[in-house]
Amino acid sequence: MSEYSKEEIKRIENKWREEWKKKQAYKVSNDSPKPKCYVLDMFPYPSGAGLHVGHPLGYIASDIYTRFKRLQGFNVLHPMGFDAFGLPAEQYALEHGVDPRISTQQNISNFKKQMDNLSFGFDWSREVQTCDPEYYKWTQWIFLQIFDSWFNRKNEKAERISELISIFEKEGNKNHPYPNSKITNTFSGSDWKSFDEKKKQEVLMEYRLAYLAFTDVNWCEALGTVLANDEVINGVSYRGGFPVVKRQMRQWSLRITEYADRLLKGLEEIDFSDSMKEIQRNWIGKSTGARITFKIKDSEQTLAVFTTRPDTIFGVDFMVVAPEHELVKKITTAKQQNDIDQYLKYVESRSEIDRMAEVKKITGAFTGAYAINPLSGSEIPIWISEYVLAGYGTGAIMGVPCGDERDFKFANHFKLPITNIIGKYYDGNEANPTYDATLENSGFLNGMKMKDALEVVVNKVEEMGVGKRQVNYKMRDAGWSRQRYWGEPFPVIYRNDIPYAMDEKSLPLILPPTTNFKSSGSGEGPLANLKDWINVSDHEKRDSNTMPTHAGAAWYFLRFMDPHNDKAFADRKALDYWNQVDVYIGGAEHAVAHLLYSRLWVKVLFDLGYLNFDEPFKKLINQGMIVGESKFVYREKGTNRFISLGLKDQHDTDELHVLINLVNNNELDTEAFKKWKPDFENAEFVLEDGKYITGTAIEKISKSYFNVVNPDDVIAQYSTDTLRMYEMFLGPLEQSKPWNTNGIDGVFRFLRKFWNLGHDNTGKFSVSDAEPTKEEMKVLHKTIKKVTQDVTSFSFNTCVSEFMICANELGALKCNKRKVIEPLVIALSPFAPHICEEIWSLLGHNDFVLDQSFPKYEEKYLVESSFNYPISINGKVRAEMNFALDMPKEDIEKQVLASEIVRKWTEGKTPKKVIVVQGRIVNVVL
RNA sequence: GCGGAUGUGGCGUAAUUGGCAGCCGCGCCAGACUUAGGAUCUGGUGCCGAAAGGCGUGGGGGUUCGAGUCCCUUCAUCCGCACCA
Repeated sequence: MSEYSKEEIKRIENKWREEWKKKQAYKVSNDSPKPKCYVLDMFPYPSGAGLHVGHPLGYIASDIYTRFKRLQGFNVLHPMGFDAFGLPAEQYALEHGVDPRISTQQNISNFKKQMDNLSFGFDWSREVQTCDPEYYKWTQWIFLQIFDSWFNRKNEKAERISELISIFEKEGNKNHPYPNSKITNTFSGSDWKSFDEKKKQEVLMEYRLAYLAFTDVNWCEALGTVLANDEVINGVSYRGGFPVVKRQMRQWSLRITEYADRLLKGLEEIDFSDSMKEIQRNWIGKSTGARITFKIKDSEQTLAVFTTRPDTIFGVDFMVVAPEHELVKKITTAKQQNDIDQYLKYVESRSEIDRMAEVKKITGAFTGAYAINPLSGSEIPIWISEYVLAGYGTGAIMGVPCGDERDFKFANHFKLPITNIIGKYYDGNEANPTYDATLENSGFLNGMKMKDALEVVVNKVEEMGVGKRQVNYKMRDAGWSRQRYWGEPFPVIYRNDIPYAMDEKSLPLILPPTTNFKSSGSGEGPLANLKDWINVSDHEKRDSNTMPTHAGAAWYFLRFMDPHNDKAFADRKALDYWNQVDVYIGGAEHAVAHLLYSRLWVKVLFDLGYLNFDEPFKKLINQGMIVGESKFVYREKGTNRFISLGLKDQHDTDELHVLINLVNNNELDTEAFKKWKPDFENAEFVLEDGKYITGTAIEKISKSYFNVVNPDDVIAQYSTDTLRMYEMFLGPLEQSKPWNTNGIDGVFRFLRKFWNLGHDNTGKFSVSDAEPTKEEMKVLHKTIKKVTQDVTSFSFNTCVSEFMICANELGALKCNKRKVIEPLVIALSPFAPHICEEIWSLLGHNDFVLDQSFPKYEEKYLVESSFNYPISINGKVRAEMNFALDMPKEDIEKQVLASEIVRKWTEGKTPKKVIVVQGRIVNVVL
């Protein structure tokens, strides 16, 4: 006697969980004749807070997809690991005086327990942790490959430094100028040979894809570390919200800018959402234009600008250079010195935050110097202003006020004259960035369309030797050093202040255990505290910084293919077999950093011949965030009286978050509330209709909002199968949605209905071996068809609906036929594996349902011989007529015309048109 | 400001991609069984209307025999970037 009761569910779910584990049902082999499929989740950072109901959304989806592909006969790799290095663990360790190794391991085991509770089919034998020396050995190794590479622009790929050296020996750098366009000097082969070791290494450093240089970094004093651009949001740190300032430091960087074009091109062949691709394009920020050099009047100096609109060169009324520009010192006239000094002082006084907050504020100062327009010969005043960024282009612009809004505002503010080169397109009130105007006041360009002038001007300045075509990117090289303890040490040794790669055989360079990793505050990393470790010998030093968390995450998907290999980061055969990740599921917040760095590392490894693919992820799915419902109570100021929502406006109240578990249907459990915190022990309540009604807001799920719902609690109440299906039922996977359990009973009822299909009304398992009816077969095959389509297209919410329809229809038909139930159990098993496994075994099978083949639908059960079609007359449905499905179009038309209803509406006349679409819908036009 | 997306019952959502709008679920209403229920089962449920019928996919316009779906325009919300020359 078995009923689908809570106790029974618990027994069933535990039983199968253990069974799967015992038989290693999820273990995947690298050696299989089956076609491969690689389904990957973004591995989590194991925070101390554990999982909330939002986390599993993506994992459930990937697990369903994995089980589905497996049933379809694929060898599916579906691994899981932990992104375990990082700042939060380090800070927690600092605050609580524990070793991050220990707290991280505790968090990981907690995560794994919660994940097991959801019965994800991960092959745990492949687990990786980025903080494991066996793992980061290879992170360091790949870093060294990048360090030992340069980007050959001629071949558009990374090549070994040794190849660069032989080029230098032969011909110097005339064919391979410095990647940094600010360094323009060239050297010959014999120059190169005459360089001493230090000089050679310095030159090479300018080419390496991982390089050490003084760079402007985002320094966060409070965290004592450097942050990447994407870790700074509106001038404050993404974690903690501390102020961030620019500072020059000697840092490791990855020369990702060399790959900008390949990263852009790669987007065309991968299946990411439009918005995701757009975010990446935006971040890379490619713009094409020209670099034009202006002579400076009465000076040896020149001023180079970058412009996307060389066609507007006759409209240049002023030049603006960034306040930090090196030319400012050299060209400022004595008369203007005071103005400039004052302005520089003002700029310096402004923090990054001020500057961002007051973007629209117009400021600036005149240097007193003039530039000479190379085409018109006119003299143009040179200004400085903070709206021109030192880091982009050349740090200087040509101001064309009639065509550029910012330039227009600048000219207006300082009352600079404005030259109109676009005739009626410019109205004097607003700049117009058109490309359509015919040029005026533009010398030899007069009468030319701007579109055409663009090329003409570029050719002209190239011919004159004062400019050239140039492509600029917003993206900067990626800062790769962190002044942190809890990360991968750099596998280099400094001799004579030059970093040399460590010998591969001595990897990993183990992160030394210590509790002394408080930031020195000097800008050196915490490892600098460990003198014995840092100073290898009198003349050999290690790097005191560590790599960012992105490092370990940039290649973990490769390690999963062969996680225990100690000879290579992964065996070539495994890499070739598993190849690209077929489906990658994770949050959209990793759009820029993680996804770009992963794509970069794979491209470098591809170029160096370690891989045969150069994009890691074929398809990306961004699951939406599940946000929480926070509940509020309203405390009258200065009292212990709590006012119900409807009455709060009559009092002066404070809004307080209240633990979500204490609220049911917006009604507060006042007794439980009193017990929640000692402060509320003596709380009094002002009720409405005898109830205390709480307020509601949709907010991020967070401990501090008391709105965390632990999946373990939901499972305890409803079962794992229910939670899995309910999270899918909630709405489209990619959409963000608030968590509430309003509909979860419906999913639970469905599972019971499904269970009852195979059980009689005494609760005994009973299926019939009789042949199913036509109607039953139709329900079955309709469901299989829909489920196959929905899972393939990740429409899991409609898929769950389809199962519900199926259960309703079969329930109504009282269908308990083995030939119907068996395929349905297999089809449902990706969603609700436990209940399906149990029914499968009740059906008398000794093998796992997850090893079966997914049923194929047959169209023959779905087609009907005739159909009732609605007949519309002038757009209104007036009748229904029955036609055979294979009836020719002409016959349908004849029948329609002959029908009484149509005659009545046409008053006997022949209608203008009879429309038959897809052999289905009929519309009669009078 | 630029870019991306979204807008459908009381609520979450669906619509074979241009073909009877509202599937499925929640909620609600009615009934059955009941120890009288926060259990289960059955039926109903877009809005207006007694009904016939009419109106309905953020608003306005258009294309079409036919529009939630396509085009133009406008509003609202969310996300990303934000002085990038």
